Amino acid sequence: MKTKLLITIKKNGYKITPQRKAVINSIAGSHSHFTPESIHKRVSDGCQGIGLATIYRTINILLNLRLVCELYTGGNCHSYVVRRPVKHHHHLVCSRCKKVVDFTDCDLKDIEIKLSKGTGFKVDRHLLEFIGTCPDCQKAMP
Amino acid sequence: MKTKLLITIKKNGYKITPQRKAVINSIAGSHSHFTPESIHKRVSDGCQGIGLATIYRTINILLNLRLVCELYTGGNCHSYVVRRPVKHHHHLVCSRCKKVVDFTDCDLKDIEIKLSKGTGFKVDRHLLEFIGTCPDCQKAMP
DNA sequence: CTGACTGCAAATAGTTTGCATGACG
DNA sequence: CGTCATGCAAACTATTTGCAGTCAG
Repeated sequence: MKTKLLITIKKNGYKITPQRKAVINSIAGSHSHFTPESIHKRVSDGCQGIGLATIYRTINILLNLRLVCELYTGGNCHSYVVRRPVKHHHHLVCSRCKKVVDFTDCDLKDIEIKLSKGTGFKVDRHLLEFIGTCPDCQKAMP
Repeated sequence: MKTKLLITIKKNGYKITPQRKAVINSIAGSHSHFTPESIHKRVSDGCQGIGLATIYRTINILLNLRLVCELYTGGNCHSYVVRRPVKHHHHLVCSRCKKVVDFTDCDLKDIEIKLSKGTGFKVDRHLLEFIGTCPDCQKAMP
């Protein structure tokens, strides 16, 4: 099955290789975050290992095409999630299983305006993430 | 002059050493972010270099005592700012000069409640940062 | 005095890069 | 077939750790 990700990659002049397919298969459809390391492990389980460098290069392509976005609350940097086809959105992350839910109904315009007036800053963008526990993990908790 | 930071460190059983004084002097009073690297450079200019390892260790102490907090929008991770004595607050960061302004009037409770209801998540905390250009840099811009 | 702290260097972790080989289109 | 992509190893960068000597309290 051809995922949207593959199609977009191809459309942008990148070649479809088994390695890129493998990486994309391992992240598409998942709502969890991933890291270069975690992809490498998952992908290497299946077949006979693909190089870590290739995974880094693939992730970079996905980032440039804005097909994935970075998470900031994953502890160390460089956690990513597949970007759902939504323009502006934020993330709600489960701190236990790392499941990620997107949401769009953030209303920060008021705060932004207030801040601009108060500080004289020209506000360009913002970063908003919520961290919590998802329903499944709440049940599974001790 | 004894900064509040030094007093707190001492109160928590850590010794006051010239190195720790130097690190704290270089960050106290500044509203800009800093990195281990930037401290090292500033501190080494003055006297004859203190080890990078010591700076890392000092920053860790400050983090544990919650005297500084991490920034997420500083490009690479591991930018910090001195925590002003404010309980819950967020940051407005100038993307040009890295000046940081704190603000407290964020009203995310509504969003949090809406999210909880919509997703079943138990929301623990959130991460909010604004990125923009400060008044000085706006003037200095081309 | 004595435990805590420092500097150094080595160790570790994460990421990037150069280059020869291989394969997509 | 000509690029572009891959794998490997080496190069980097950032951070941590072990250890012997030093210093604050």
